[in-house]
Amino acid sequence: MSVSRTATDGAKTQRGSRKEAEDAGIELGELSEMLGYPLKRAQLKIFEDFLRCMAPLQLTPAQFSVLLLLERNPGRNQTEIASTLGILRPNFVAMLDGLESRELCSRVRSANDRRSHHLVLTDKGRAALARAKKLAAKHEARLNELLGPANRTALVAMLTKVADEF
Amino acid sequence: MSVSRTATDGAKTQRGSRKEAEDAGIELGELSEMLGYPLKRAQLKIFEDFLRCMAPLQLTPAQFSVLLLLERNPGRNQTEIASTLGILRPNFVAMLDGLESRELCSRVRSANDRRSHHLVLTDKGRAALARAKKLAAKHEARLNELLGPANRTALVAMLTKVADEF
DNA sequence: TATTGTTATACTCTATAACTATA
DNA sequence: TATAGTTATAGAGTATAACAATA
Repeated sequence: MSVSRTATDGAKTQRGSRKEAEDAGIELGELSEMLGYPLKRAQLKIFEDFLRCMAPLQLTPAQFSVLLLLERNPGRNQTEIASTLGILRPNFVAMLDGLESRELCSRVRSANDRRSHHLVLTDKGRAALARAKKLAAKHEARLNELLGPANRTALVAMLTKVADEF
Repeated sequence: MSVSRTATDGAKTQRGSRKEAEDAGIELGELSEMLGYPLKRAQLKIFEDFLRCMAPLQLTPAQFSVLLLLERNPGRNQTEIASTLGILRPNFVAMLDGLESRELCSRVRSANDRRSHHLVLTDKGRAALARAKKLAAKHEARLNELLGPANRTALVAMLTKVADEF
């Protein structure tokens, strides 16, 4: 497996697909039958499209997921939010700095335990998240079109099973 | 979305899952219904397990996919192999250096066009690939156990569709 | 002594520009 | 001039160790 590529801006970069150019009929062979290869390619495509949809709000998938978690779980500390998302605490610091400097969330020193910060969405953060959800919904709707609602649900269920139980 | 973590060695690192520790019942909310989140988590799990299975051969998913492509498409040049896998040519150089220094493949200057290299597996590379395929088969077999063969096939088909058509 | 947030740091991936040698 | 391979480099993302403040 391999598969790479990013799309921060809207511009198309090169593409590893057999559509574009002169791959001149290279055979993928057993690669296409293994789960990992299409899984990675699909993940890149999805994130790419998510970024495009989210461009007006300038939110990455990771940032969006943090805002969602803060909305659903206000007042949690950094360790809790970071570990839930599989982000290491040291790496979460700069990420929060970014969100906080854009005034989308804020750190509030806990009264009980003055080591930890309660994390909360600001009003601006709540507003941005509301808009972001609508943009994300369009993204998901396009997937429903491509796969059909039942298949999309089944796909999410299988991926969740793999993520949780494999 | 977010989701991270790597597993180069066999050791367990921390985990973002709701199993391990004191996430103290944090709600994922709509995150679990979006495709991107479980997609990324599943991809990480799969690659992690692939690495574990491949540990005796010390092959990454990307390296394995290159060897597979060389076997199926001997004599292609770097540009062709790299672009098929979505690897940028500059980044493919070091990767090939690694495989070549382990004598798994070799670059052969083309007689027609002395700018390009025909890439071919060495005998050692063919042998390593044969072993690697067996280890990869175990990995895929475990997935078949988890999902059932029909579901696994459907999963691969849907991911391929997303990767190709979304 | 343990934990929270943090800094520093390093390593891998991915991306772009520009060089060289050929064509 | 264009292309193949390459170098240099920069930016994300991810990983670990260690420190200060607090418990």
